[in-house]
Amino acid sequence: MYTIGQVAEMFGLPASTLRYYDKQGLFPGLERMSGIRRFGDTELEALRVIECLKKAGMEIKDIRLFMEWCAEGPSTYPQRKAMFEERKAHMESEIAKMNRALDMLKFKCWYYEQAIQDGSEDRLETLIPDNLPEEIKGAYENAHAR
Amino acid sequence: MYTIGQVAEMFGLPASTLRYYDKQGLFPGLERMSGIRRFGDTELEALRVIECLKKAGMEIKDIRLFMEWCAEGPSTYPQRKAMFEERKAHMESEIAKMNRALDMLKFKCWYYEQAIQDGSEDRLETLIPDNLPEEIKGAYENAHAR
DNA sequence: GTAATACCTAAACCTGACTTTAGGTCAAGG
DNA sequence: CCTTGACCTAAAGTCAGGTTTAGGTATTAC
Repeated sequence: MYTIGQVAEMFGLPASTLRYYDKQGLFPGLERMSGIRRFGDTELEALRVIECLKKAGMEIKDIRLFMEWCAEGPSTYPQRKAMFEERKAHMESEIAKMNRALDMLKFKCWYYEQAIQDGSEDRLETLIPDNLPEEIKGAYENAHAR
Repeated sequence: MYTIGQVAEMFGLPASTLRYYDKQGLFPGLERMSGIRRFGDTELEALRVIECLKKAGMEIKDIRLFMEWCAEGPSTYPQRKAMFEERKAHMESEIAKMNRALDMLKFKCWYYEQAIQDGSEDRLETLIPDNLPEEIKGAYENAHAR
């Protein structure tokens, strides 16, 4: 069992954030000893899941819903699974979009590299979009695909 | 040349957002005809870059800086390149984190699939962390790495 | 001529996710 | 005793990134 300060330390979060999460209902079964929060394995695992779901773009109120389902027992397995499936799909599409943005960044890095060497963008303008060298063609096309 | 409404339509954004971007200085050379904004190729390309940089986690005020550099001419190529390089590195690490979160989601999907079949989490608890089947072991380990 | 559109502005408002503030309890150390 | 440090609460404040509102102009459609 850990105090709020220890958990804050372990996860690299301010204690105020953990109090905020608690207030938002993200630790439904959190124990207290004479007023003081006692974090157990359940809460540590909850925090790991919270970090994951936040990275997956979920809002606090939806994460609370999940935590409530966990507290409710086996009858909510289907809802929990559905929520994760939905998030998984969402996240796969987010990662795909980010990879396209990344290709745009790669292209821009190459572009400015050339521009610096040339001293202007004049030659580059003649290359876009059909005369790009092989090395960067893929990134350019992926970045501009739709 | 396009009106704000046409651009809004093209990019699937509300016109209010385009006005907001303009107010934030994201279109430094934007023309007007008797008060009405006229978006040209420069602004359309700027918008594509804005969408990319936003996805890369950049704030409006930093995007403005980039747009100002573009308006300043060739002397700012090095700054622009450095900004893209920095964003590229940031984004690569973000994508890596998201892939770890995604592996957590994959694991949870599998987990609840099993829990639904079993009717409880009892058997699953005996499998974690050392007796997981090959199919899901990788995702579990990647999700819990650190 | 008047009504519907599409544009304009400044300024107020909204949302999510925290963070800060102000004030209070309690245990241990000097 | 009394100060220090770790905990507690409710409530107010902050920030980014928009969105909405209220009021105005200009063009086109009937």
